[in-house]
Amino acid sequence: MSGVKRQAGPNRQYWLVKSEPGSFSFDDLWNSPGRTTRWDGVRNYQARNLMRDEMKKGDLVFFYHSSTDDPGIVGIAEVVSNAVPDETAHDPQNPHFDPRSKPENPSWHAVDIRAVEKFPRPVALRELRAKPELQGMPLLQKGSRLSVQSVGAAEWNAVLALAKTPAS
DNA sequence: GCCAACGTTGGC
DNA sequence: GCCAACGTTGGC
Repeated sequence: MSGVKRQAGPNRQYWLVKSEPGSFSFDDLWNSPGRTTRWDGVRNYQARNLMRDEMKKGDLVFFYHSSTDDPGIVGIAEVVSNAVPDETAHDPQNPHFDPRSKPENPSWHAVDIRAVEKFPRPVALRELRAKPELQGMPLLQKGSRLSVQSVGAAEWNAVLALAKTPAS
């Protein structure tokens, strides 16, 4: 094992991933083998670039539920592997099949994530919108659809503080 | 390179 | 269900 696991500190980066709970919820991740799944099927270049080039083992990830009655952040996951080729792109039976991606030169990549903490309560989108210090989050920008986003350390801590405080 | 058409996302 | 905003495609 040559890789040195990234520790908490200045090197650790923070992220947010979106998922529709009707398709794959945080509880689904929690109940997965090893509480781990491959975050495959992403077919957006900006999100792909973040996963392939920026997300590193040891980074932490907010898990956001979208397209639901109560959208919001529901828990935390950890990146447990750097990006690997997304093999779902090479499977004609897979809904995310992409005939332009070739196994010898894959177009798409994915990291593995593991659930580490379910929030005491979900932090609703409307609560995030109400926090002045969070207004820079890509999630809150009008028309933002990016399914993998960077989160700043200050934003990370502000969301954590919300999660530990009873809903107002 | 332009840009209209299309399919998708996702809050409301 | 509505629809604004976005990313991608493909004709030109």
